[in-house]
Amino acid sequence: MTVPRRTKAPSQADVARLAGVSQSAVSRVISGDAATARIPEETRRRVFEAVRELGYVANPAARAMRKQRNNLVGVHTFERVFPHAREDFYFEFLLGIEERAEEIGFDLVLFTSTGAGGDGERKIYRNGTNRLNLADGSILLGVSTDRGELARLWYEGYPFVHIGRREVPGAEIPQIIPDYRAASGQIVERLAELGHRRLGYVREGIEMEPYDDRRTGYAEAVERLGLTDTSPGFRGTPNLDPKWLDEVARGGVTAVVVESVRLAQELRAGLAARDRKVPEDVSVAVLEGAPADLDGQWDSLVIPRIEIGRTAVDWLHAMLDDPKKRTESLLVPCPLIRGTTITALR
Amino acid sequence: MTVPRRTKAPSQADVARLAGVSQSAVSRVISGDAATARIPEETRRRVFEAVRELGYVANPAARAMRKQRNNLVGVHTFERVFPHAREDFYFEFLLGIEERAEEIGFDLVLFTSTGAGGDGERKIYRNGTNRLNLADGSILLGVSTDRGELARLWYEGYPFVHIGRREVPGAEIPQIIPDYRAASGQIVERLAELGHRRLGYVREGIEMEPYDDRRTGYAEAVERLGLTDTSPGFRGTPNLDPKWLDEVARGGVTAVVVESVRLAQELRAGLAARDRKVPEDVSVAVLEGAPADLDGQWDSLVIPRIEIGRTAVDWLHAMLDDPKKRTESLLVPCPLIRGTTITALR
DNA sequence: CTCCTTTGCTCATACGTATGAGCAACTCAG
DNA sequence: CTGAGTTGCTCATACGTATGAGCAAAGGAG
Repeated sequence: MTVPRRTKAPSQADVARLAGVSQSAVSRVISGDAATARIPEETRRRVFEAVRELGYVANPAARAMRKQRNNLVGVHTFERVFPHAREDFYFEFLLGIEERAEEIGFDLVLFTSTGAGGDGERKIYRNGTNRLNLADGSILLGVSTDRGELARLWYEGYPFVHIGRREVPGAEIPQIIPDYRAASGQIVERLAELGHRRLGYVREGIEMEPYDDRRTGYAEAVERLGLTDTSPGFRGTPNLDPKWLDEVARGGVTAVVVESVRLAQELRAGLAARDRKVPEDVSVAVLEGAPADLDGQWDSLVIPRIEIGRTAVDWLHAMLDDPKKRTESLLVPCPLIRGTTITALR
Repeated sequence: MTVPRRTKAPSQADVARLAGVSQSAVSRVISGDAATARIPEETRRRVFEAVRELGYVANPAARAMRKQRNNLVGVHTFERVFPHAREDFYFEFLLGIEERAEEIGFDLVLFTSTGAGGDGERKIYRNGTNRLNLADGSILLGVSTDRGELARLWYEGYPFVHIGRREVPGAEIPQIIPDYRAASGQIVERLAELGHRRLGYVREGIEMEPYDDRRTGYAEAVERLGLTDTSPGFRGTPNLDPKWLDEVARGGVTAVVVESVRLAQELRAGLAARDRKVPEDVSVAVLEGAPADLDGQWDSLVIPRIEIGRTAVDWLHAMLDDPKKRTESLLVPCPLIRGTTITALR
């Protein structure tokens, strides 16, 4: 009871044969060019009939070769996707990418190409070939992005966007970036509205591009609003300086902006040791996504990962039609979360 | 400081021109066919020189077209992947699929095709066309698999495997299935080794293919080892029958095999109400993945999801080269977990 | 100086799709 | 009943790569 089964995917030529027309007619019908090509309803029907019967679907390789469109969005991560999906890093980006791709009728290619070593680190270029070319354009993401490869990719003119900030000298990489600068500014504005005049800033020890944005946004807002920044940590030593904490406890600073939850917790502990409470004595805001904990919700910002994923798809989509866009980056607003760690100045 | 960017990637023809040879010579040098093709070292050097100078990379679309292979594995889920990835259903399968695909140099296409309704339910065939054809072959998974679509896909000869059991009349769907039958048999064997002679089986109310395998495995082993099955639930009423529980409590049954954790918990409660303890008075084994809880670890089996994902890729890979394999299914062994709910008969 | 073998390539073609150019048949105005 | 315009297609070709077939030149045997 084995049914005869085909062994090779049908081509337009097969469809054409069945429908009794030429291959080019089939192409025109399928690609919707029928109007310009003056194909009457009846012929179209026959062609679609044959398509259905044979289960024809366009060969992406051939289409990519001839056209410059596959309706495929590539996703390249510089590490494996799924082991990390659990942690929130890739997961929500992919969620947004999948959602939006589905909406605009694109499928997703997950590039899994590895480098030579089995260390899980991935490369775009493997023995000289760039597999991304199969997709119309790609979304790249990852913490360990290889800048050399990015530069080469950009130079070759391949359409792609990078999720997250990544500066590469000599190339203008299109990036989708959370607008930390604006968000930081807004937090300062809110503090100013609540009467705070003397602020502090606590920064992380490591240097990464996204922190620059936060610092710039903070500094600009402080300047613009005529406030005073009194933190040695801002331009000097990174972490929490005991002497400065003493000053905060004395009331020399009424609101502190910190770069991470970890630092915020340290700050709270340091103040508690000096008999000061958050937010009664000092308001605190956090410049990253800060989940609620036992002590309540930090006033903080949200990294809109899903939205970023969706935006990346749209941005890439726009780039495909307009090569001029291939050097433009995009900022995605970061919503603020109202928490319980900021109050009005007494 | 904008660098001049190429619009078009260089082809083998460009390389050939620069190296002063023909396109086919370039192809042979690059594809390593040079030995057979008798190209001397000097010419090869010139070609590679030109390749370097132009930054040539092979066009994967063209290569795929010529080779009739895209090196793409499709993944189609009948529901959205990512929202579900969190829950363990898809997640570990995908993990295995990605791992293995990476190892054998295949990329993944995630099909995002939706059906008509925006209800998140997905279809393979959209307005009559089969989008899967884009990939060389596909792995299908999902709880709400549409049997009609499976049958059609199979009939069309498209290479695919289904993860999990799914019987479709008239089609021999290649499936990757956890070997519940063998695992159930092994559990019975273990009980027999520990001295148990009178067993019971508690089954779920719903009927699904995977349960058939468990029941068969149990029944076969009981028969083979000359044991006695005394459960009304096995062929009669599904759940836990109070009268039968009384009999178990009386000692008429010393070991019980149940289909789910939920039933195992009910069983334990029912026995506790009759002053009997697990495993002191009655041994209990569970025929599904049963995480450890406060009361310890169930003797149970593991559904090797990662391994299944990996196997699915390999199986599909083999099918691509050998069409005869397109009707064969594969069993993946289920390891047993030693827990604290089985002991030797006193 | 023949004839044969080996070397070092080139030629031609196929893969499946998209598209500019063009052709035959028909319609309709004059 | 002629000429122009429209309709409904087909023809031919290009895209970039891989590969079987084949050809010219060089080298060697006799």
